[in-house]
Amino acid sequence: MARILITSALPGVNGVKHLGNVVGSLLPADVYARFERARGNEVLSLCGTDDHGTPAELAAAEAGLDVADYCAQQHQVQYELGIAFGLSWDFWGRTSAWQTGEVVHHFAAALEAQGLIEERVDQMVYSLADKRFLPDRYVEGTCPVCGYRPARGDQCDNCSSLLDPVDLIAPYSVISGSTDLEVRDTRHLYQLHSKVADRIRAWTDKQTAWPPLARAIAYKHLDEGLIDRGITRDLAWGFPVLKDGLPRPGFEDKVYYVWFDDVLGYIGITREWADAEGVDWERWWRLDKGAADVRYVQFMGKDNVPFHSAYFPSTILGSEEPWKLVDVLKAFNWLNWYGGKFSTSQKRGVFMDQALDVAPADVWRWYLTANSPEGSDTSFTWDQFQSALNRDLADVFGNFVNRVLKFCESRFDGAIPAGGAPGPLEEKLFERVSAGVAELTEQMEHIELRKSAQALRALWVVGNEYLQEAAPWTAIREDRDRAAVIVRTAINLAALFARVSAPIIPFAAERLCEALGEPWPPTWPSAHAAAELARLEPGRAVRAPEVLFQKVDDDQLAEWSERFGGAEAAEA
RNA sequence: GGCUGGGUAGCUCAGAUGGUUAGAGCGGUGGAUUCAUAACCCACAGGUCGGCGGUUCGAUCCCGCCCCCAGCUACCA
Repeated sequence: MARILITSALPGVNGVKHLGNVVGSLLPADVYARFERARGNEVLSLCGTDDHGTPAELAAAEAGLDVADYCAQQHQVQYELGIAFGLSWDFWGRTSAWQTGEVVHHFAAALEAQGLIEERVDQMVYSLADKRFLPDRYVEGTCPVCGYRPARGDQCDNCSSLLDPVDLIAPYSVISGSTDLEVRDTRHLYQLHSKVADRIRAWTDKQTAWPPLARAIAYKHLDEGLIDRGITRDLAWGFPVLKDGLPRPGFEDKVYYVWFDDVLGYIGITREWADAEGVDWERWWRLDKGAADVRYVQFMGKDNVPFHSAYFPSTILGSEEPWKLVDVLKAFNWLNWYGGKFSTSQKRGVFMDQALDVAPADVWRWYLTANSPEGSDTSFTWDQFQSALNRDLADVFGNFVNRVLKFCESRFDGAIPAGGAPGPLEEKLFERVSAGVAELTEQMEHIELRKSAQALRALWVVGNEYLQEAAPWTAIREDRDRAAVIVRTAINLAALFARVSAPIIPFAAERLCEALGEPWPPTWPSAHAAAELARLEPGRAVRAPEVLFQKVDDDQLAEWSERFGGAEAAEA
């Protein structure tokens, strides 16, 4: 039995996530976790909120809440949405938990002991009205190059000039609008990634299991040179900066910044889980304490790759301690919304809570998996969404289940019929199903989401082809045993479909298992179809579940399209 | 500007370490069937594989230049 550690990029605590976040980390991590659990492997699947950072503080202020209260609230909101989406985490943690704090302090001390932490003095813009330093992007003003206003503190949107906030003419705070700004010296800790860069590259060279996208981005950053990054900020929300276990002199009003603690949250959340379960966490992370056989898979959008491919490993390697590093870094491109990006401010795209208003979680899970942006950015379209639901799920899968079980109910009193023996058609079916399951298993092992969905759908089609050719509705007129073989085989096929579909569409799979008297959660089938399709004993009572997938008509689709801003974009 | 990824059938995307007829799903057309959620199944539909030039016996896949789209550009995570 293999041991598999799975993490998906920790979603920012500020606000409900949109489908782009779901497709690029939360969902694929869950599909893979469910698959590996079904195969009998020991899986630890973790996620949680990334609580620190400027956006969290600003969102809290906007909501009129204390930042800790805000985070607690949003942590719960996101948890419930995740559960509603069928995300089967073993633990849902948060980076502001004390366990992550301990990990942060541990690594900060370890890095400092290795000479990889350095104090430097920066000049930053301070807003007297906001009583805080402002990140570059929270300062706007008139561009000194082209006169455009508002130009952001880091770059002018008009002429693309790279700027420094102190260069702006008539700068103001984006937070309050105040122009009462001044430049102040401020002392910060820098992590010296540049000193570890060679080791990161040597390690990266060995990561041939990463998808091309992850490797390309990783090398891009290595080639450009790893940057020494400031890991502290002049903020109150975060973990305090310590030295020998006490507040670090000169850093009393500063905290470690989110870049540093976010990825360390994976370890911290493991500790949260272990504390909650009363089990050991080190066997998942410490190579000297049992983690040597762990396979660690990370899921993330492409924007997150540098942090996971370079900066997090830099922290781990720099500590000179035997920590587990990532084995497979599965990165995703963007899911676009009618050619553009998802946008909160423009109310474009679909967010997790809205998505569940529109359609059951399984429908989204299927659509997003079958159209996963693995190779390139992918565009969401309502037409495709409709097709994924109406054709794939309802017509091909749902209808197969329904036609078989309805027939069984009307002709065999809803009991799996006995009698007869498999013939040539069944032999052909066994061959095709064996090949199909083998193909699906291989794609799932390689975490190829699109190809997995394709292989799964191909299996469903095999079911319909078999029925079409075997035609039990004809056979039953003259040869009841022959019809019994077909129906029995087809019901077994439905049960197999439930098992192999469960990672992607768990809710429907569970309903199907229940209708067939099969256990839940299911195990993953072998590629020996003859055996797998003879598991359900004759005489067992089965019933047709209620319609597994309700189709959507054009009018409804048009309404959603308008509501979510896809219509005008599509016609423009 | 620099860097990264991409530009393949009406749509969303695969693919080829260069080599006979470039693929899938949806949409479209025709046929078959009637157990079923007017569902399923079969067949067909032919796209200068962004543009120009080069290397090669041969390039859509290699090289160069150009055009277009997206992202990043280091205090957004």
